[in-house]
Parts: sequence; structure tokens; C-alpha cells
Amino acid sequence: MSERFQPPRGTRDWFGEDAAVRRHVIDLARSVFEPAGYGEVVTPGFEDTELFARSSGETSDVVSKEMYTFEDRSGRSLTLRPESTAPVMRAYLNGMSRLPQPVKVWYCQSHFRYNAVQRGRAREHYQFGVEVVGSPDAAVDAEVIALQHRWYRLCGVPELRLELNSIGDATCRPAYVALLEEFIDAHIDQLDDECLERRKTNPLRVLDCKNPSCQAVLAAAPRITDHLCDDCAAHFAEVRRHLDARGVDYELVPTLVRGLDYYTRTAWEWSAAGLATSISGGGRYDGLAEQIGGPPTPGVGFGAGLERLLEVVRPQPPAPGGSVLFAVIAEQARPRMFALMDEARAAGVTADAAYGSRRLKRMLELASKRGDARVVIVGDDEWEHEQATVRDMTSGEQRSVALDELVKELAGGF
RNA sequence: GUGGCCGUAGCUCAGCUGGUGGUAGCCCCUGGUUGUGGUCCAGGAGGUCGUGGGUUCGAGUCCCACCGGUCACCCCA
Repeated sequence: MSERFQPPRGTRDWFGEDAAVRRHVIDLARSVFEPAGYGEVVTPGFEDTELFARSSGETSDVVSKEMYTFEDRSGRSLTLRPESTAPVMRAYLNGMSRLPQPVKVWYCQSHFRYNAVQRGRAREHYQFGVEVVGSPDAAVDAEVIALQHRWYRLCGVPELRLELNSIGDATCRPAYVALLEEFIDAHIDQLDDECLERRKTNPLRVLDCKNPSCQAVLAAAPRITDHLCDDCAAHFAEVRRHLDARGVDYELVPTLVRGLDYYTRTAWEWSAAGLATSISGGGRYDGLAEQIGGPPTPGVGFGAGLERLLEVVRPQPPAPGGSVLFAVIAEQARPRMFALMDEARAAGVTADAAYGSRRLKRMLELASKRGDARVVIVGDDEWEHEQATVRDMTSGEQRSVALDELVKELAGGF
């Protein structure tokens, strides 16, 4: 095994059924978002390191210890994207802002973070994500959440749960944080070391502490939702009205916060049975554009981990159906038959050849395993008469078809 | 990054207190006469027991380190 290569720690290969199911959940997401006006966006695999440093915040875990940062041959500092929201906003500022507003996009990209590898925590992971840039409308927040809800329902996610909160904005959050810090300092002797550490880096995270004795103390702490400014409170109320109207259930969680600095107002997370972590996180980020040198620009979106989703549900793609397998026994018939196979493909028929064997028994066996509907058999007998035997794999019925008619027969057969 | 558990074929796993690696199941390939599948039968391929050291007459089994996985913490999708 030492002579062989393994995928690098925290990465994996996708093939066979895994790849098919993965493809299927992406197709389901597209089937939900594309009719709603979301177009695909693709951003570079790496960006200027500063883009992530400035947007996520130098002290964030992502920036301080999880980024894959390297220098290229010209000495530029580049970083493999650890998330896609900042890159999408960068792309928005680099041209997308000229499109009709707001700009609605989806992406399915890999992300790289040097973190502890565990179930649902890889070093390269895929996210299907959505961003709506250019509108502060609460109806947009609700649309994104509602569509995501439909996607997860289509996937059949068990015990789907939505946690919702508003974390305010630059007007009200600083005052709330000051209030919270005051509370924490007043109860400092009743909180553990971890809380003290968080108090220094991100006071909001203190509320997350899982220590029961800390929780008992923190239950009396001021809540962000009680201290929103009028605009934020009105915005949050409207998001909830829209969600109620769309029939999306949610749970208000005042302690739900975000690890990245650019989030404002609406914040949400989805979770499901069978996985301790959330399967998706989203929020509004009205402060992001300015942090990376653009004009004030509102935005809202989510990133949904594909691997995490596939940990809790594996929706089966619909069986292809109607596929045809070419079983060409006669050596001299192969060139023409495979050419006809291509013609059938061009005519819309799903077709493949049994390349692995020249024995009919094995070819039919293969057709059974693959689930092909029909098999085109051409041996010496058929070849002599310019014919093919078409076998229906369900009924076992066989009929002769002239080679000149074969493509038409296959294409019209279903 | 810290701590616990784990690592036998592509996959799921046997392997007792150290004494020669399993006819195991699934998957893959071949054959069961010359052209008929979903079954059955027979055969085969595939492992330096994660890697490297150490203890021992002898290590899949015990010890150490590394690699990989997993659980908790941190954080997050």
C-alpha cells in the first residue's frame, strides 16, 4: 500500500452509485432554483488571499488556521477558496453588477479548509449554494429559504429542521454586544475558561457554550432579538411573515450566530436526523461588499454541504429506462453496427455496446445487470441477411429488423 | 491543534491467551461445447494483514512512531 497513492487526507473520490446520487441531488437543486431565476456562477478555485482575510476577518478560525495559502511563482499570496460567498461578491463587483438587479445565482463548487477530518468535515468539500445580490428585500431572504426547503423536501431529508435568527446590523449590534459583554463581565466568575476565551474573540459565541452550568447563567443574558433597531426588527418580522405565508416552519433560536464577520440580520441553519452538525448555513451579508472595497451592496444566500446532505439521505435518481445494448457477435459486423449505434444515439436513443465479451450469454447477462430494455443481437446469421435481432429484455420476445430500419425502429420504439 | 477508539481483498467482515492469512459473503473475470440474460454449479483474479521500526525462536495479534478513518472538543458545510 505504501507504493500506492491514496487520496490526500480529507479528500475523496466519487464514482459509481455515489457519483450518481451526488449528481441527482444537484439536479434536484437546479430543478428548484433555475425556474426561479437563478443562473449558474463559477468562480476561480483560488483567489487573492486578502479577499478572504478581509471578508471573513483576520481573527476568524477559517482565516487564522484553516486556509490553504500559497505563493505562486511571482510571489503573489493566493488561497484555495474556503467558501464561495466572498468570491461571488467579488465577481459581482467585477461585472455582475451590470446585470438586471438583483442578481440571483447558484453554484456547486468545492471548498478547501485545513481542519480536523471527521464525518461531515472534510478538507475538500462541495457546497451547493445560492446568492442573491443587490436587494435588501426581506421577501428575498424568505424566497431563498423557501426554495431551499423545497429542495430538501425533494431529497427526502429526515427530520428536517430550520433554525432562524436575526443578528442585527451595524446600527444595533454594537450596542447589543456591549450589553452582552457587560452581562458576561458581571457573571465572569460563574463562566468557564472557554467562555472567557470567546468573550475576547467573539462575545456572541459565548451564548453557544454547551456547558450546562454556563447555560444556566446565560439564560438570563440579554437577547439580540430584544435589542434590534427598528429597521432590523421590521425586516426580521417581514421575513417571518413571508415564511409563514409560504408555509415554512422554523424555530427561533436567539443564540444562533455566525462565525464570519460579514453577516447581518437574517441568519439560519438547517439540520437533519443522523448528523450532529448542520447540513446548511445561510444568512444576509449586507456588510460584505464594503469590506472588500465595493459600494454598499446587500446580499443574502446559503451554502449547503453536499457530503453532509448525502450523509443523511441518498435520493435515488430515476432509472434511465429504454436503454439499448448492442451485442455484436459477428466480428465483421462490428464496424457497421457500432456506426449504427452512434446513429441511434444521435437520434436520442441511450445505447451502449457490450465490449467486454464476444459471447452472447455474457452480453445478455450484462444487459440484465445494467437494466437495459432491449438488446440488439447481430451474429453471422443476421449479418448474412442484413438484419438484427432485437430482444425485449422484459418479455423475452425477439424480432428481426432490417439494418436499414434499425435506427428508426430503436428511436421510435419508446 | 488536543484527547479516546479503530485500520485484515474493491466492499462487508472471521481470525481464541502471540504458533503457516479465510472453501467466508458481495463485486469482478473465466468455464459448464459451437448464439440467449435475470438462477445454479465449477474455477480464477485480487492482500508485502495501513506504513516503518521494536520485543520474541516466532507478530494480523504485544510496544512505539507515522499515515488514514472515526468520536468528543474547537470550528464549521
